[in-house]
Amino acid sequence: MSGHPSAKGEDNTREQLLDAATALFAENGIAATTIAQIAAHVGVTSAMVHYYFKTRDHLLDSIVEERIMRFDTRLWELFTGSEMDPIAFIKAFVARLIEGCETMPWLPPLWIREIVNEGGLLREKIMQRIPIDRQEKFRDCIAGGQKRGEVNRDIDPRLLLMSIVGLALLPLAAAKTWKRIPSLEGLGKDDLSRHVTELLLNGIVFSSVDPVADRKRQNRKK
Amino acid sequence: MSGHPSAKGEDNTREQLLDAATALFAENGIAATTIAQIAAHVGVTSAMVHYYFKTRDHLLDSIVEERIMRFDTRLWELFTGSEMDPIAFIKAFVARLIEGCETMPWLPPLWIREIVNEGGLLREKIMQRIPIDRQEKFRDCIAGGQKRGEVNRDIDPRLLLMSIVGLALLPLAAAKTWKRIPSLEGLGKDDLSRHVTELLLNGIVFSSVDPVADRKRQNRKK
Amino acid sequence: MSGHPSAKGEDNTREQLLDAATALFAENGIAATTIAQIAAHVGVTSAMVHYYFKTRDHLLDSIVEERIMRFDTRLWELFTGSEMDPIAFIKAFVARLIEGCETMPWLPPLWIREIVNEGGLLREKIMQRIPIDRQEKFRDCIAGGQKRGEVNRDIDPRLLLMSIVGLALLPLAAAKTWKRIPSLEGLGKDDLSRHVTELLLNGIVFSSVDPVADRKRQNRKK
Amino acid sequence: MSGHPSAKGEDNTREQLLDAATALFAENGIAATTIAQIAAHVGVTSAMVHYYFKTRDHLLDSIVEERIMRFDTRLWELFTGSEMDPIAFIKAFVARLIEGCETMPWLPPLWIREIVNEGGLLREKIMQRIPIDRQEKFRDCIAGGQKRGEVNRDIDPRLLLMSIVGLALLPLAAAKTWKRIPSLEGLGKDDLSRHVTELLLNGIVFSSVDPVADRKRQNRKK
DNA sequence: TATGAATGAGTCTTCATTCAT
DNA sequence: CATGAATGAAGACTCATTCAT
Repeated sequence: MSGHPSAKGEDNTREQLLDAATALFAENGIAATTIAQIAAHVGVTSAMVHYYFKTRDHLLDSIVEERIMRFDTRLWELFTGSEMDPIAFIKAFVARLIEGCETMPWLPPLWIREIVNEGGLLREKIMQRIPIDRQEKFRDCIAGGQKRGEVNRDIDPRLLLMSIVGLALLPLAAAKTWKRIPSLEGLGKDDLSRHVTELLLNGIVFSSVDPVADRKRQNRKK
Repeated sequence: MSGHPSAKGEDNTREQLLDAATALFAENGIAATTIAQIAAHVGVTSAMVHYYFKTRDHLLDSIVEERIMRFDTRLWELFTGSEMDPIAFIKAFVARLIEGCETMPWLPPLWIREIVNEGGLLREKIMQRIPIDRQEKFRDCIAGGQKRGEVNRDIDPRLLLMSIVGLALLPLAAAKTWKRIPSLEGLGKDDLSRHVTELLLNGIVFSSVDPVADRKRQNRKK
Repeated sequence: MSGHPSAKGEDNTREQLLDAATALFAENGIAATTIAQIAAHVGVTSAMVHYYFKTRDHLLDSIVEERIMRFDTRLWELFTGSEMDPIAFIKAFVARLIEGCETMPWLPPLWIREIVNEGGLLREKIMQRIPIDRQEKFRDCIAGGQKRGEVNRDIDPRLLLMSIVGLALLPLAAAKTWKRIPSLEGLGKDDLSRHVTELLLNGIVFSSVDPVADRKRQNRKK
Repeated sequence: MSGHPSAKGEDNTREQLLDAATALFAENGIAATTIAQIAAHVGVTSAMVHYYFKTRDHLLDSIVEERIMRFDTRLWELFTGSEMDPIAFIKAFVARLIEGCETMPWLPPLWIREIVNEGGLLREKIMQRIPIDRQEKFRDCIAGGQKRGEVNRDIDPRLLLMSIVGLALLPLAAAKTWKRIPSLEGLGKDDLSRHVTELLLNGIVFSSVDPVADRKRQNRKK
């Protein structure tokens, strides 16, 4: 059993390196992380990183494929097409997104800094791997909801996805330092999830006297 | 007068270097930008950068003080204290934020990557310079609105500021590559401003049959 | 029998590695060839090369002994001593040299770059293995011919061997790239052999009116 | 005067590095010479080499252009075209070649190992810079001599240039180790020049009884 | 035999920084 | 002010070599 490197629970060096790289890239940024740091994190020499990944760029490729894209794929499994109910989808999407980030806390910083933000080092790699028409279908889904009177017509469907990412991921990307601020200490995944969903669906303006909003609120309480 | 480098109209090398540094840091990230690149952008040698800023870290300090903090100060001038009307403030804040980014397009990428995000190279420097109690006062302002029934009580006041930043700044931080996507080409500052304000205030759920919401909408059309 | 790795017809890994190493060293130079390249050429890992040769330097030793020196020994079998007929010996020597290189095309580049040329990586190893007095005997053989009036007295016996090597081996060492030049395409071993022998024996000056030269020429046509 | 780096006799660092590189490449081979060795030879750090030449490959380019090609150009100045007298040209060419190598002793090893020989690291760079038609014109010159009965018709004009290089340069490329052999100690440039010219023109076969050869010999004595 | 994993030493290259001019 | 020359420290990558299996 000890001689079986792929045995469940037994992490081989390659996998450990991938984990360390992902974590350090998320923590300090890709540009600021050296191969030697990654190696040291696992207790091997930097030559080992080259042994497994050949080059720094190949390491990035591996992270994209074996870590980030897996997350992305699982996240979008929910989305079945442009005919979906937009409100229901967004609720589920946000929930899954925030939940997923709990087991993969490296995702928010990586996604924000290295993919979304200008000059992100993974942007191109991710762009090439994301299904071209997904964004379009999502827009169509929202636009459909607007036509049917289910979705606020003053929302721009082209910007909504980015808004969701900004609302859900940015706080998580800031979380580590966040936690150092005393008054934010207690904040947890569920608080964030509730806040984001509420903001996305109903905004900050209070409207409880309104029967429609009341109905909405009741629905929301699952 | 010759000793007054910031004299109006006098575009001296130091100022140009600061501009170039800010722009390049925003574009490629601080860690990925070399002193030589900054110098080349202005047409001088990297020794000049040291002449004016002594060290790389001092250059960062100067950028924080003479660029970023100025932006931040002007942005928060609006905020007069925890007794303000939260809705009105947020509307004005978002407007000013997005407008300000038009003349200082380096702000969103810098803010997102180097300040908010984990491992940001300016985080500590900024933290030390931001008034400690500002965040608290903002939270109190929101909480006050909630008590008075003006603000949605399911919103978390501790998270709202980050939400605003995420909604307004993240799209701008992504803008340069954004623009390459054909269907997003026409998107302008005003589209973003409208979308963000609408989302923040009312969310995506459509509620036009409700007279309160109607009233709200009319108010919003300034 | 299993312990006899050089058994006839048994092309074992060790022999293949020696071949690959010799070929690659000839093609790219010893310094520019890695153990891994040699191993890959045979389809094994570089650890195998160490299994058979222990170290890079030992591999060089093996090549010298089992490849180069065998060639050298066979080449000089012709030379029976300083009393030989110099002209006849040189004719035979050149012929055998060029012929031998056809089955061992790695010899010219190796000999020129790694043995004769300054800084050659095999020079010392070869020097130690070549019979000390051979060069001297060859010189005596030539000097004898000069005394007897058979050999041009303006030739320097100390330099002649090097001249022969330069004439015969250098073109072969350059051959691979040589062949890319269109006008040299047809050039074969026999052309070279004829050219070199003719140049060595009679030089480029035409002297057909002279009866002695005529006699010489007729002799040459075998 | 001391502040004038291009003042006659005062070698600036760049020039010294070029000299050191050329010498070391000639002595040990390009592949076996490190940037640090070159720098150490001049008493600076290896970073300086990159300061002046940016990259190892650029350094090679500079050596080709500022050292080797200058030699080559001066060498071929003698050659005025295919109508030249071949015998006279070859005599002059050999003399100039061997003489030039006395002040530039790095040339023979470099030319033999890195240009002529298979896998030479400068081959491509030199090929691109040598006039395409030069070889052809030289061949025509020889062929013309053969037609006019001045040149031995059994010589192959396509191989002659390589023969000259082999005869003149190979001994020089081997010289440094050569000199360690006691019996070769006294050998000088003039011995080589005489030997090579004699061999090229008349070969090793003695033919003094022949009046034509006699006449030739007299001519040869300048 | 044969391999995969691992390493230490070394190479090229980059870059912030210094300093004399 | 401004530069060119110089450097030390560090980073990515290579490679011969070792060793347990």
